[in-house]
Amino acid sequence: MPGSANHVFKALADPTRRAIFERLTRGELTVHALTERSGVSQPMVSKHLSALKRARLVRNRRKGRETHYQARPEALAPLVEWMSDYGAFWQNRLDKLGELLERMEK
Amino acid sequence: MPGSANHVFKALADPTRRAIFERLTRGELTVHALTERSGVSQPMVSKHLSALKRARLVRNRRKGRETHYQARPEALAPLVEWMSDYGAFWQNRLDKLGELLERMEK
DNA sequence: ACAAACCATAACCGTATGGTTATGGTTCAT
DNA sequence: ATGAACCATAACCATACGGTTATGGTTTGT
Repeated sequence: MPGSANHVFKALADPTRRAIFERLTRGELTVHALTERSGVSQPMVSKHLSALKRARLVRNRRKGRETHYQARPEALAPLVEWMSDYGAFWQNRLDKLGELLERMEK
Repeated sequence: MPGSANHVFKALADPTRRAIFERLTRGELTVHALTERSGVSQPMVSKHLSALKRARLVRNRRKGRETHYQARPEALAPLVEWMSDYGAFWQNRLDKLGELLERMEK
């Protein structure tokens, strides 16, 4: 099942992919726009977007010949959940986060 | 610089490595003990522990011929910090977490 | 209708990485 | 003193993965 903690961790493990996600948190962008300043080729950007999509970290909306991508920060929830399980120290605070996230998922 | 968000993300991207970290959060264990139920060979466990150590996610203490490892959940701080930067939704709550973590680092 | 723009996929390449077995260095027990 | 237990490192292997260029399918502009 995609969108699991495993996929999310793997998706965010790569710096280039993380950078793409970071840019998308500041607003929707097309593949073309993302390719500029990404440091890699357009096909590579598409590949990275696929990985992010498997992890449900991004959504895409096709509009004519261009595909607009946007971040889904709620997809970070599995990470928060994992941390609340194994990052014992701040458990109480993270529990609240978990609730917040559930409400956000609608 | 080790212990960065990059190292932490990379270290946690592998399921086996994550499982080792998870077991260590429940208490200190030797390499020998970790090898049992890990599903991989002892040398591999040592390698994974090295990766976790680079990310500062574990500490080790040598006692005679055995090496005792323990988790350092505070090392998850870079993840929290990153999420507070790019997981925009729960920013306020994570800020508090950040403070908490700084205090914990002593 | 044609050419160009946009994106995804295919084919390919080199390296990083997870895994193994073999080995060697300490330390403990006898 | 010797053998066994514990761990780390070396040597090696297969595969996963990040990267490229080439290609083809839609859509847009003229």
